[in-house]
Amino acid sequence: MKITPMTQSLVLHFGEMGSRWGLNRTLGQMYAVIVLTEAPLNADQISEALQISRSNVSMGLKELKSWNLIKLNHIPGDRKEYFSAPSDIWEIARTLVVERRKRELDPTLSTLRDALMEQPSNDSDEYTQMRVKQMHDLMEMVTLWTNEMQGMSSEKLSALLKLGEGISKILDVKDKLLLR
Amino acid sequence: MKITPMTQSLVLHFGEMGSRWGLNRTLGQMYAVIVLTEAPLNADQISEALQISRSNVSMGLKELKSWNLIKLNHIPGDRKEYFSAPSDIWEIARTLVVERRKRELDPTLSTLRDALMEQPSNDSDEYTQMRVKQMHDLMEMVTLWTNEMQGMSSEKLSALLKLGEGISKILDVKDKLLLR
DNA sequence: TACAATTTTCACAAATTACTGAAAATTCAG
DNA sequence: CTGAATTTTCAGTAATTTGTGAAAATTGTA
Repeated sequence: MKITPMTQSLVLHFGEMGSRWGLNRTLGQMYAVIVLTEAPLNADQISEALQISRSNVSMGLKELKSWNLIKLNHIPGDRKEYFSAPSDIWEIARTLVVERRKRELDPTLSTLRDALMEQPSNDSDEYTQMRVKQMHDLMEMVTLWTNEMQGMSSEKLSALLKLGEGISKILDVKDKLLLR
Repeated sequence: MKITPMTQSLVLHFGEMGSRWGLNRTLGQMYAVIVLTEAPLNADQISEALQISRSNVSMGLKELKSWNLIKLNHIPGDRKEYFSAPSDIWEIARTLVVERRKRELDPTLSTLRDALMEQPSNDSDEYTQMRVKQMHDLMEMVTLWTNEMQGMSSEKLSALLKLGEGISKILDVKDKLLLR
């Protein structure tokens, strides 16, 4: 599959960013080309567009599946599998946040809980547990938020994010509001 | 410096997670031991606690500084530099969010802007630009939010996060509220 | 059911990233 | 200013991660 210079440069950029986003270069490039192309793509097209081996594409797709980032399509009369990204960008964002939380927070939350169950052996451990408790509580709140986010419609999520500085004002008067 | 088994296991865990957090193993371990220890630590203590070379600690500290994650302390009569983490866990979280945004979003935002300035060469580019616009707008909103967050007190931030499911209710009536 | 098309797996190779010790640079007390 | 203490740099090496081709497994149709 040929790729326009515009897509090409975006793909390269997302490749660079891929590693910072918890994916890796190839995964970033693959997802970029899938998101930026209107028609669903099959593995050979991706392989050709990015100049990477077919097997690498297969492994990449496997991982993108595990992130719930791609949809599987079929074209009548064609045995190949075609992949596309959700058309709603908010859905992608929501998925990304939730999946990152699973990978970045959940394991730690469980480790922190374990540490809180332990008996502190001295003052030093006592301080450590205090900090662990702080981290734990914070991460738990973030988890609640991302769960909340998961259930929100794109419209609502967009409205929330658009609030911008409004959020401060709202917080100031939230008590009145919720006591209605 | 000796390290209790409790700290030890937490340090190991944060090492594992380090790479998922955009740091790396050593950086994760280093920050864990700094955060979990009450007294500020010097480079030799960190080196000994984690069993890594002095030069590795030096490079790690340099990076933690670039993340604004550590505070520099001095002990009277001692020429060594001592490092500690902010005592307020919310401050750490705020810094982490802002610094990650700098690294993960800002460069992309600028690339997306560039792509939007280009003249689409065909229908395919037109679709691509449409998606780029969606991503751009979303990321810009996130940026506004993190800026907002940066200026919020820990108390306010904590209150916001505690809202949890309340946020949905608030959104439903925000218009009334903001028209006060 | 047979077999060609397609996808997946995996051992090895290539590329990237992280770590070390030695040397250079910096800092500061006297 | 001197020099010992301390920190930083950096070239080389070690460890980890990523990518490939060939072979195995799976799929779907005739």
